[in-house]
Amino acid sequence: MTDEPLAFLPPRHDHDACIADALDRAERLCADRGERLTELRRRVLELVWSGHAPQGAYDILDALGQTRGRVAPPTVYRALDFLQAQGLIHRIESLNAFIGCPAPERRHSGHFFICRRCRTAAELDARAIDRAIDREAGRLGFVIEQRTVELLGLCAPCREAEATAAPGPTGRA
Amino acid sequence: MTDEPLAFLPPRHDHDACIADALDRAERLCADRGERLTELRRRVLELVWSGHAPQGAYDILDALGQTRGRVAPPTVYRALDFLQAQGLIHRIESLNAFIGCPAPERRHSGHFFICRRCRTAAELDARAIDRAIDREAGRLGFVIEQRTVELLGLCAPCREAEATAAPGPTGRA
DNA sequence: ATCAAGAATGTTATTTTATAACATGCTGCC
DNA sequence: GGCAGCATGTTATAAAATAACATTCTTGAT
Ligand SMILES: [Zn+2]
Ligand SMILES: [Zn+2]
Ligand SMILES: [Zn+2]
Ligand SMILES: [Zn+2]
Repeated sequence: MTDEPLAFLPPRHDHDACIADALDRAERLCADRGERLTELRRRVLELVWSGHAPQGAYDILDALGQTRGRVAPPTVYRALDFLQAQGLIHRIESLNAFIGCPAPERRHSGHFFICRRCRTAAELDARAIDRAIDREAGRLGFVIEQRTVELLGLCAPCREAEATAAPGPTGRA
Repeated sequence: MTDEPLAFLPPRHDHDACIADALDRAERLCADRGERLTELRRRVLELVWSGHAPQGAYDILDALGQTRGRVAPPTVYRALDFLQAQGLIHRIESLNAFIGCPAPERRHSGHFFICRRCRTAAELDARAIDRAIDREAGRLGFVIEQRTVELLGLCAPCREAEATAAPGPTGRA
């Protein structure tokens, strides 16, 4: 198993390898499950993986439109629904957008750290967060069916970049 | 200070008291801050507090339309923006809806447990969850600016109700 | 090969959610 | 009273998602 790190990747990595790996694993995963990763679904998955930033449905729709002739929203949404059902992508609720899952083999809901500056999103597998949530749910007698944990802010490189650009606390206008 | 419990309330409680309390505190809080809780904003807050279920912007718009003549979306969205800026309401990203905050005096982002059956949402102040998230953020060097923690599922009463209605695992079709 | 059933995609229209841009009105200060 | 700033009204549009129905593709049975 490839075991992608589930964290922020260096900004200049071999992203073609990310895409190829994601598509390969999707193929295998769907084959194993007897699901059909059609040309369209595969292409939509590829577009979701075009970067490590969440992609809006209409971004994907536009990109699809480049290669295929005019595409209508349901085409994209149905593909996204399928990919989500298979755990190949996650929906980022606070952005109305979708991002590829680096670990689709095991069903889970991720914890997303999303940089508002470079728009990179990192999916973490932080058991401690889920445990803390589960403990509260237990106290309430609440049965969790769907988790949404999304943290927006600044990643380390972008924090430094902003610190450099903006005047520090000692700086005077 | 009233110290509302920040959890699921009994289904049949004195909700008029909830509303009155929320409005009173909002008045005081805005007065203290030199902000203007206008008639419109007050009314929108009241409508958000019409229950313990998150309300959509257009639900509120429709309700407003009952008393005042035709109201346009910006009217409602602007009021919601203000209330959110003052911490009087929270936005539930996964539902595109808004809910009153039971503890607006201290700025925070809540943890929401939302029942898909009765639509009741409970805001918890679970430090342990934030700590677990903070620890991961620290490891990443990520600076969190906005938190979204929303758990959808079944509250205890609704879980029992569904268990009764549906056939158990021993039941045969 | 033919057919039928179900799955996937195409197509058209509409709904739901949210914002842009500009006009008008209110409030407090001088 | 006039003005500055904030709040609201108004019109139009953008952005995100879905409903409903038509067509095509796949697969397996005959
Ligand atoms: Zn990559
Ligand atoms: Zn960044
Ligand atoms: Zn109440
Ligand atoms: Zn419930």
